[in-house]
Amino acid sequence: MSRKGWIIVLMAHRFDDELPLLLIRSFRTIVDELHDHLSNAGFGEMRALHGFALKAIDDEGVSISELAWRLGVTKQAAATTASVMESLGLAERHADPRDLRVSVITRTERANAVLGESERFYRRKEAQWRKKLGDERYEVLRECLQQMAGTEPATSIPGWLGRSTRT
Amino acid sequence: MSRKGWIIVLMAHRFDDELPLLLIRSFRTIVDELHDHLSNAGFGEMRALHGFALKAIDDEGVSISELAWRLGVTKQAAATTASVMESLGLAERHADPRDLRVSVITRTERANAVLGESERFYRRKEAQWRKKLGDERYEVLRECLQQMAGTEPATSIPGWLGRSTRT
DNA sequence: GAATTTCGACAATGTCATTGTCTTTATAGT
DNA sequence: ACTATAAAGACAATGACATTGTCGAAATTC
Repeated sequence: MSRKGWIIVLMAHRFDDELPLLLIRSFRTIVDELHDHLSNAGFGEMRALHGFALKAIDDEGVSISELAWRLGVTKQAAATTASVMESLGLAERHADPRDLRVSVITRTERANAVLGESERFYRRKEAQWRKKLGDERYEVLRECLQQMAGTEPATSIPGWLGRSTRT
Repeated sequence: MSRKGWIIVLMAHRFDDELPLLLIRSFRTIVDELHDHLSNAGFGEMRALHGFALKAIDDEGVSISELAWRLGVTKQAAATTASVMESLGLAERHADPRDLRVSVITRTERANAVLGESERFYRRKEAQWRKKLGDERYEVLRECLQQMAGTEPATSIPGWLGRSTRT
């Protein structure tokens, strides 16, 4: 327990009630729950980053450059992520006969299993929210978020927070 | 431009429309705007991390341990953050006469200026949202987020995403 | 066919976190 | 009071994820 636990209470509305904080804490809560779920389903080694990346790889596969573009990171970062996912058995690298420079990244069966498990989790979660918040309010939530979300890609966050130069 | 730009469009609803993505993208959009604003106001060296930390330092100052607890990170991480903020002229370290082990971290005038600028920005931003979304819908948004946010502290995100062991 | 662009790789670096170990100081139990 | 325990914070090593710069090979453009 905190040496001055009461301070938390006193400053709660200042510190914890601002919209950005609510957004990031909601995000974190959801993703934590998802990863607990995945862990129980036998995918304990999944990282949040891999989830982002997995969804950026479509059925026909993507090039490293395309992956980088979708994730909003550099090609080098995307290549590293692809390698890690490859070593985790989540992605595979193939040559592209039509362009010898590109290596096409595809999902493995295991990756599809992770995505399926995630989708199941989200469907169940959405049902819970609808029940808890009410259908109408849930729709309002989604619509408001869509308006606030802007057009930025779903950039991987660590590097964004850590980045020293802003664009 | 992307080699296969159309794929983005095709998968847009799959990839960009899930609630977690909406949350993180909204968060990112807001924080980006804030930092643009701070940059124009002469605080270009501010990092998102420092914003988290600044709000965790109250008027009387906090110890490293308390700071760590509030941010949801290790004491070592909090100490490093405090040092960085000290070198940026945002925080100061004082001895605590009542306990020689603790060093009390306080905000500087510069830090207060940053917080003031942030608050001005958020107030203006909130007014924009209320106007754009409607007062009632905005309130629904806040209430829903508060219910989804859970009780986790406002953990700094890079380490959370990068963490290999889940608790 | 030559100039340019694109793809992906390598190397070096930066930011933010973790764990483990250690010293110093404070507190609790007998 | 005296010992045992715990808490505060520092140091060192490591890990995850990103960046920039450079470079060679393959494709495209003129």
